[in-house]
Amino acid sequence: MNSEATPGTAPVESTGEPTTKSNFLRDAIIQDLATGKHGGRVQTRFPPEPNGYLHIGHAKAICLDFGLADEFGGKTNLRFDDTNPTKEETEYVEAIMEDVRWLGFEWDGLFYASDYFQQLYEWAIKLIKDGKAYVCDLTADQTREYRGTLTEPGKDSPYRNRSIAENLDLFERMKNGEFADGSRTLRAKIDMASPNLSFRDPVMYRILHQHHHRTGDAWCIYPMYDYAHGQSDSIEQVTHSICTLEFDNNRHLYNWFIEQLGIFPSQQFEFDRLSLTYTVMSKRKLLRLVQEGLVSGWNDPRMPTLSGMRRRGYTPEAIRDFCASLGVSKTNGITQLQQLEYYVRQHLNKHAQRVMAVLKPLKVVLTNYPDDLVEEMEAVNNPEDASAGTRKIPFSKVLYIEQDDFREVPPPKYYRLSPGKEVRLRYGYIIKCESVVKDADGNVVEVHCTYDPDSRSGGATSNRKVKATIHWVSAAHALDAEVRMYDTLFAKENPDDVEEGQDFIANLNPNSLEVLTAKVEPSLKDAAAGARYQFERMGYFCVDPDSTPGKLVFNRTIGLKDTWAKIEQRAQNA
RNA sequence: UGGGGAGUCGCCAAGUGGUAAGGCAGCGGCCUUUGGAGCCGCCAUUCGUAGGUUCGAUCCCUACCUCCCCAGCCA
Repeated sequence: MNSEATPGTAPVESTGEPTTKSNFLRDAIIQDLATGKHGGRVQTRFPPEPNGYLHIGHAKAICLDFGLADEFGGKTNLRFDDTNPTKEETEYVEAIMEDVRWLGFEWDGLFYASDYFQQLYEWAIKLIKDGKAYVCDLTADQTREYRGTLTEPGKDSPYRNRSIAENLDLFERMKNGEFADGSRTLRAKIDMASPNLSFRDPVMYRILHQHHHRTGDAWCIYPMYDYAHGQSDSIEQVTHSICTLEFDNNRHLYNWFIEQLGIFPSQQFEFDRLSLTYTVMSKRKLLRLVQEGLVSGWNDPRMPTLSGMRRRGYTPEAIRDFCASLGVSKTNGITQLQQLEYYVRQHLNKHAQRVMAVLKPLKVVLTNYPDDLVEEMEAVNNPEDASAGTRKIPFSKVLYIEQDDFREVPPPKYYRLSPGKEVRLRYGYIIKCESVVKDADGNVVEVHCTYDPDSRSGGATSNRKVKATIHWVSAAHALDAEVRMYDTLFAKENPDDVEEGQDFIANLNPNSLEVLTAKVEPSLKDAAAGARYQFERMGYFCVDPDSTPGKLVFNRTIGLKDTWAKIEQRAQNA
């Protein structure tokens, strides 16, 4: 039912906004194309580190990397930045590939920074021979001390002027595993007094006797990001290397290595990373939520991960449209969650099949309806899409309606059912509340109504207007379903806004998950995992992978806009 | 404090010398057998602040203020 992009096909069936609005990155590319730079070629890359799952912030980068290349007929590689074996795992590379494809993109080349370890090693030897790199025996602590501070220049390492021969010998022995982790590093010889800290003889290689997810035990020295990233771009002939703002400081080093090596001049551009209200985006924090069991996993529907959003029922189209609606600038901003939700609703409204489900059931007995009669009511599957057709829903004497749709004492502007009042049952009849049945505590447990036989939907005499239409299910035919109602994972717009001594965990929303047992219409009997529906008047829901033929499980993707809730809220605040 | 980046409506964001686009949110109204969707309208005399240049400045100049990034052998 849902038109998800298939791996191998090009994106993008957008629902609205253009894929790439004008922005400074796009302008830079147009400029380069105009001047004939790189022979009019555009090539980008998406370079995730496989140390966690992709999140909505990555989606923005992916849409930019792939979208921009696609717009100008270029290529985009997926390259795993796997230079730190202590944090990277195969599980993550697989999850990342799945998520990129789910989002609707297919890479041209699939690479790993580790593919370039040998080349990087040879280039390091060249830099040593050129007198531009040296083996340093300082410990990590000493290296920090020698680096100086933001305002004071650093001091040269006592090992800075070793002979080329000694450096060559030592570096080879580092590679051969003769030295312990942390005992030595290979450093670029640049300028310990540079105001740009990344120029103060940056570490190029560290010793790590660690098994690597791809190279196994072939290496015990691993290149640092700054020594690997630009060269990897260069090797792949990337023309426009797009990354986030915090790498601005690294751009000079990126260029320095490329210049020293005299290799293809890839160019780095920085844009603002996406931040969203009510969530955290750092992989470190997301990892912690997972490891401490505060969520059910990386794909918990409350997580801002692509796998979490997928499970929640968000669509790739909605995420892409959201990303396209975002600005690309150098401002550090925080986008409101409502903007993402708008695009989720927009896409689901067009594509989700309507269905009736009562989340918090209240029994209704139609006192003047024949005891054993069952009528088949015809319902429209999607008013936004005539081709979706219609279906039949059983109607009978005993029904369930939403508890919220009945008030014994109706507040002002309340149009739904209350004693003596009428409402229409969607695709059914107009009913009138005659009396209520209460339990020992005085709670209304049953509502007795009469129905108007002339008001059957679609009938010749069905045009009588009533203030409201509510949804319902036939008690005898309804199916039970577990429904997981999600709210934001954090209670504050900015989860990091905490008291002294606390951290973001303190802002976890205790009500981010509420589990209900709902009554749903029988057509949902064989609903397949992943299928998305609109429960009329309630919101969008999708079938969770936990769902089985015997026990339906739905996740609430997002509620519908609720004007009544707003009116009532306002009345209470007044 | 040194270096780098940024400050335009509640949020995101165009515009970059000629008198403030758009989206989200919000607020009115229309329509409606989803209080959904849709449609219409409203929503910055003002562009961090203070000076200056100019016939004219958000766009140029000067100073100041605020925020973000950099002192991992993380990326």
